[in-house]
Amino acid sequence: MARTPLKRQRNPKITRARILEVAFMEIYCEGFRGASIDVIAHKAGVTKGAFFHHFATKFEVGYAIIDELLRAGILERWIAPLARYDNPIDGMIAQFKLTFETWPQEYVARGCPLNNLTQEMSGVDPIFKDKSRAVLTLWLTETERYLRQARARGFLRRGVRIRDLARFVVTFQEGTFAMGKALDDRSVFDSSYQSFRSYLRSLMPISTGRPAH
Amino acid sequence: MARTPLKRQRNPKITRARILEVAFMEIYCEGFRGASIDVIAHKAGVTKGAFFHHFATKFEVGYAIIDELLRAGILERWIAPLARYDNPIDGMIAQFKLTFETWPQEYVARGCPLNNLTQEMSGVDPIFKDKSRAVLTLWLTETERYLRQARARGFLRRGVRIRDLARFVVTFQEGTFAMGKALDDRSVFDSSYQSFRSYLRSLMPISTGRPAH
Amino acid sequence: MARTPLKRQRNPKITRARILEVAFMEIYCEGFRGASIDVIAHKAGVTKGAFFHHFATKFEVGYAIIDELLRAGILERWIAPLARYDNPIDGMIAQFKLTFETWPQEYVARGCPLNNLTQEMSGVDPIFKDKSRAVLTLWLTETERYLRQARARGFLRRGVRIRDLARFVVTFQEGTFAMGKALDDRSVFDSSYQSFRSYLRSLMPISTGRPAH
Amino acid sequence: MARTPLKRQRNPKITRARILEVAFMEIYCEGFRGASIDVIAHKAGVTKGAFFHHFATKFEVGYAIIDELLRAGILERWIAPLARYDNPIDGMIAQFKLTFETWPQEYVARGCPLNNLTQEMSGVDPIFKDKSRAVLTLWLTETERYLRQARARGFLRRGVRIRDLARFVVTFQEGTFAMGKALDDRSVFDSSYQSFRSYLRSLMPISTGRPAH
DNA sequence: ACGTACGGGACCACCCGTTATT
DNA sequence: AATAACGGGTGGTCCCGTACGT
Repeated sequence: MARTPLKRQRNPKITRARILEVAFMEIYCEGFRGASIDVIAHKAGVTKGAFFHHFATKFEVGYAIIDELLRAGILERWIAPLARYDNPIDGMIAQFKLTFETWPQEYVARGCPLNNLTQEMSGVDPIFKDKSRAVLTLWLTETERYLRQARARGFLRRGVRIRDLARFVVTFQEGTFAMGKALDDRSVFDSSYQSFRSYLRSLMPISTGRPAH
Repeated sequence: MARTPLKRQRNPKITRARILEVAFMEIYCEGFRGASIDVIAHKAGVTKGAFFHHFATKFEVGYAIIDELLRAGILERWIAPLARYDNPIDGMIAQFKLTFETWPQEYVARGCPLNNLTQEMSGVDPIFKDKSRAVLTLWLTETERYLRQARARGFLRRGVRIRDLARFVVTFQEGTFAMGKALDDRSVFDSSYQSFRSYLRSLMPISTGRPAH
Repeated sequence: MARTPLKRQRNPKITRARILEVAFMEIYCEGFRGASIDVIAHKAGVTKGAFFHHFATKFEVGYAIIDELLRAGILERWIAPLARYDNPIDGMIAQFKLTFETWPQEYVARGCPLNNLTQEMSGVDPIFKDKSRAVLTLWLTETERYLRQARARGFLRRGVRIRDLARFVVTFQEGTFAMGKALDDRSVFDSSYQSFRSYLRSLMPISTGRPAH
Repeated sequence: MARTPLKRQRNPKITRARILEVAFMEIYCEGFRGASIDVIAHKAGVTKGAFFHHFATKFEVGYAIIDELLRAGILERWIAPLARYDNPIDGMIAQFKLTFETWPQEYVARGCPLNNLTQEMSGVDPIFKDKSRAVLTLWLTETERYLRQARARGFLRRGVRIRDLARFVVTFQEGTFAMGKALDDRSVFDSSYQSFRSYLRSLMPISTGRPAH
C-alpha cells in the first residue's frame, strides 16, 4: 500500500480544540509563562503557523482556556450537580467531597487550573483578571442561588448571610487546592472536607440533626 | 578632617539586603518569571555583577525570599502575636481581622507573596516546593500548638480535631488572599472574617457565650 | 425583474484593481518590506487567497505598481502636459511648479512613490531595478524629445547638451522629492522651483528675455 | 603548544565600532529592514548578546549610523574641504566632481547611504526622521555659510538667494545619487556635474568669466 | 566587592506562500 | 474566483549566566 503522504488535515474545529487542549495541559503543568508555543504546537501536531492562525497571541489561548475550558469545568463540577439535590447544602458537601476525592493524584501538586492561571496572570494582564473574575463571579452567583434556595427550603438558619457563605464556599475550595498543591499532600483534602462539612452543618437548623457521618 | 570619599560604600550586608528587598517587590509584582534580574539590579542601584555576587542564580533569590522574608513575615504577623492572647482562639480571630484590615489597598490585587511564589514555582522547582512547604509547615505547626493550648485552656470543644482545624485556619487565609486577588475586591476580606469567626466560635464550648460582636 | 444577488461580485478586474490600489498605498506609506500582504488583503476587503490569485508573489504587486501605476503617473503628470506647450521649456517650468504646488500636504513627507520603491528595492531585486529603470528611461527619453523640440524651435541656446539637460530635469525632481520628504517641509519645493526656473532660463537665448516673474 | 581557549576579547570600544561598521555596510547593502541582526553579529564576530549590549535595539544602530558615521561623512566629504578654497563656488564645483568621480563603482547602484536610510525609514520612525533631518540641516547650513562667504567675496551675483541655492546644491547631489542608483549608470554623475557647474557659473558675476572648462 | 562585556539560547510574533476546499 | 487552514522559517528582543577586569 502506497504511503499516504501525510495528508494535511483540514479540520479547523478539531485542530483548534486540540491546540486548546494541549495548551491547557502545558500551561497547567508549566505555568503560563513556562509554557512554550513551540512545544504546544509540536505536541498538538501543528506548526506555529497553524497555531497563530487559530490564536492571535499566546494570551488569546489563555483567554480561551478560561472562557471555554475552565468555565465549563466549574459548571460541570459544581453548578450542574447541585441541581440534583433537594438539599443544596448536602449537595455542596457531597460535591466538595467528590471533587477532592476524585482529584487525580498526579494533579494534587498542580492545584486548581483556574486558580493557577489567575494567580500568575491576573496581576500581569487586565483581561486575564477580567476573565477569571467573570468565572469566579459565575461560581459565586450560582452558589449564592443555591444557598438562597437552601434557606427557602429551611436547610439554613435564618441569620445566615448568604453572600458571605457563598464566598466561604468558593474561597475555601480555592484555599484547599492551594494547600494541597503547596504541601503536595492530598490528606489536606480530607481535612478541608471535615471543616467544610462541619461549618456548613453548624449553619443548619438544629432540627435537621443527622448522624455524625 | 579626612576626606570622606563619597564613593559607593562597599557594605555587602546592606547591598545584599537591598537586592533582596527589591527582588521581593519585583517578584511580588511581576511574578517570579516576570521579574528580570536586570531590572532588579537596576532598581537596587547595583549591577548584575553585584547581584550574582550575592546570589548564585535567580532561583537563589527566590529561596532567600522564602527563607528570610516570608518566613519572618508569618512569624511576625501570625505566630508571635498569638502568644499575647490568653485565649488563642480570640487571638486568631483578632489577628485574622487585623491582617486583612491593615492589608494595603494596592496589594489586595497582588495577593499573598508566599502563596504567589508557591503557586507559580512549586511545580517547577522542587526546592521552591520544599521551602514553601517548610514555611507552611511552620505556620501549621505553630497554629496547631496554639490550638492545643486553647483546648487545654478550655476554649475549644472536646471533639475538635486540632490538626484539621489548624489546616482550616491556614487554608482559609490562603483562600482569602487568593479570592481578594482574583476579584480585586477587599470586601471579600470582611466576608471571610465573618465566616472565620463564625466557624471558630461554633467550635467553642457553649458556656463561653459572648456578645454578638 | 431578476433577483440581483447582493453577494460579493466576482469581478476579477475590479478585485485586482482594488488590491493594486491598496497595495500601492500601503507600500507607499509603509515601504515595500513594511507592507504586509495580510494587511493589504484586509484593507482591500479580500482574503489572502484572493491576493495570491491575482499576484503570484508580493514582488509581482510591486512590479505591477511600477508598470501600471507609476508609469502612468509620469505620463499624466509630466509627459502628456508638455505636448500642450508651444515652448516646452515653459511647459517644464510650469509643470514643475504645478507638480509640487498641488502635491498633497500629507504626502510631502512620503516623497515620490517611484523613488521610494526604487531606493528600497532596486538593490535587492534586479527586476525591480529593470522596471524602475524602464520608467525612468521613458521619463528621460520623452523629456529629451521635448528638449530637442525646444531647441529646434529656438527656445534653447545652441550649446546646450540635451542629454545632460534632460537628466538634470529628472534628477532634480527626484532630488526635490527626496529633500521634501527628508525635511518634511514643502518650502523646499518652492526653493527648487526657483532654482529650476532660474537654471532653465539661463539656457534660453538672450532674446527671449521676459519679466522677472 | 596548548590550544589557547579562544580568549574572549574584551574591548568594548573596538567591539562597538566593529558592530557599527558591519551594521552600516549590511544596512547600506540590504536596506535597514533587509539587514538582519544575526548576520550583522555574525559578520562582526560577536554574538547577539554582545550586539544587544552595545545597542539596545536595531533602531539604535540605525541612529548611531546617522549620528556617528553619516554625519562625519558629510563633514569630511563636503564641509571640511570647502574651507580650503578661496572661492567656495569653485570649491563646491570641485568637490561635486571629486565626490562622484571617486565614488566606487560597486557603490553606484547603492546610492547615498544617508539618502537610502532616510528614504526607507524617515516615514516609519520619527527619530530616524529627526536624525536625518539634523544631518541634512547641518549640510544645508554649512553650505549656506560658504555661499554667503562667496557672495561677500564677490563670487556670486547680488540677486542670488543663498537659501535657495544651498538647497539646490544639496538637493541636486541627493538627486544625482538617486539617479545613479536607479539607472545603475555612473555616466549620470558626469551629466550632473556638467549641469551643476553650468548652473553655479551662471550665478557668478560676468567679470569672473573663465574658460569653458 | 563590585562593574561590565559578552555568550548563547529561547521565545513570541509575524510573514509569505501553499494547498485543500467551495 | 475566492476562502481559509496550514506550513515553514526568520526576525527582533530579552534573559540568565559567565568571566574578565578593577
